[in-house]
Amino acid sequence: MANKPSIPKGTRDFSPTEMLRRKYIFSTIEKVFQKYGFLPLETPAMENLETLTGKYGEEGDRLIFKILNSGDAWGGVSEEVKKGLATGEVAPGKFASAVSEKALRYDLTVPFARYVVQHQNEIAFPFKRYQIQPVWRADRPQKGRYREFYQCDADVIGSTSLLNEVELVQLFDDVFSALGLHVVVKINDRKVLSGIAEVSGQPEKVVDIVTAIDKLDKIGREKVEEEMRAKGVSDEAIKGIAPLFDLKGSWSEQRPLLEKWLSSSPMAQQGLKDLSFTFEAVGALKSAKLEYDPTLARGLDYYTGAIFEVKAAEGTMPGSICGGGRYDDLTGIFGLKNMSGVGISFGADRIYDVLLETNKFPTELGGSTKLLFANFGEAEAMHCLKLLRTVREAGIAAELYPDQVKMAKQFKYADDKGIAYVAIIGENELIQGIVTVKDMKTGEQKAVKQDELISAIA
RNA sequence: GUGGAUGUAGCUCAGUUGGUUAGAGCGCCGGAUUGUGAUUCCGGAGGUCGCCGGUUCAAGCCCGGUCCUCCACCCCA
Repeated sequence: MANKPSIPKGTRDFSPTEMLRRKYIFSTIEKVFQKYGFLPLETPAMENLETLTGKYGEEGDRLIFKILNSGDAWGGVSEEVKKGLATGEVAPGKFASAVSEKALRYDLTVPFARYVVQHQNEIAFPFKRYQIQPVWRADRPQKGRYREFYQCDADVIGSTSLLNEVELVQLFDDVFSALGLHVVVKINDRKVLSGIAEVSGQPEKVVDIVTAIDKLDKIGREKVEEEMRAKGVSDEAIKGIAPLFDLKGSWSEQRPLLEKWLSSSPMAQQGLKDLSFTFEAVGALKSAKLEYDPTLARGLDYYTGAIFEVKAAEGTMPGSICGGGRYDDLTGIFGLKNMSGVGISFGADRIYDVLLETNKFPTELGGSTKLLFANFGEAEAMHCLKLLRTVREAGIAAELYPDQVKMAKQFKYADDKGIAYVAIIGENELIQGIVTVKDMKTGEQKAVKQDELISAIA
């Protein structure tokens, strides 16, 4: 089986059953996005390489899929680079940019920022857009981690109002109510985290402190402190951060402690004020629980204000199923200053896994045939064709078995495809003007008049 | 990118210290039943043992390489 076809590492086929479920997730999210006033946007699968490089950090650059220039890519390489490659003076990474000027998109946020800058004069701000498209990463695949996967993003750009944060929390709640899943929405504010770094005496170490704290629930307090020490955070500063680990309870319980502890940092005070506003304004939620998580940090360093993460309250999925946050200067790298935005992203693949595990997918997902006409031969089939039309006009998904084969095979087809009813019109039924309808679930069979067919299977 | 495990039929897996013709269950196809699926009975097809090389009289089994999948790390959705 050496010639057995296959697909690239980390990519997947989606079977019809999987696609019906995926579309159910996507369309649920999309409907809610639209209900909140977000408009659809699509950008190309590939961007200019220079649009993407340098936006995701050093690690990120390595994970960008680059596209080889068409034509004679090698011919476009300068003699200098060719020589350098041979001697090892030119790194392979440098060579890549010599033969590649396009790359597959790595996320939806950077192409969105590019779009906003490029079309700034046509856009009405605040601009609310959603985008549901695949992205590609040259990462090593693992369970729940692929080289091609979908992101479902919604962002508001050009507004600093905290009402946006409030609405996004409500949007999370709406989506997971529609999907019937209980979740915990965790929230924090980067300003508070910066304040903690400030109070500890090493404000320049925010990023290192934050990424270490982010791992708290995974590796424990000791290892977090160890990592901070390894990154050059002083023992004194680590001591200064210590109160964070003892924080417990609800937001209203934690808030006074934080205010006291971080009283010397105006930035932290602002963050706490913002969080309070969000907690108050969000109001009652249906399926989600909003929780303050002082250790929620999120890796991406472009976040500047609120940060979100959603975890399933059911099932065994350990990681987050959604994320998001506010960024003050996403478009600055493309030359448009003072554009604050806040956005969220749904991890469709992980949501799929959770819904499957917890058995939350509706049993009947639109798209599957409800009624199959068995094929008894040319005359009967022609007759069925007419009935088929009226059934379909009534909005019922129906099909006629195209070949005249033995009944067992046709029934098996209906069974395999999960079709609820089979209409049998053989010689007898044709003469009498009736239809024998079989319920595939119960196995019951009854004869009805032709014009009663629709009500018989409704 | 680092470290580890795995790969045998469409799927899930057996396969003895290296020894003739590599097995099972499920699925698939045909028949029992020329107007009835899911249940029953009978029969059948399907494998270059991931790929390449090495050791050996002899390799699914031992050795090396390579690819895939999985796990941990890094990072992330």
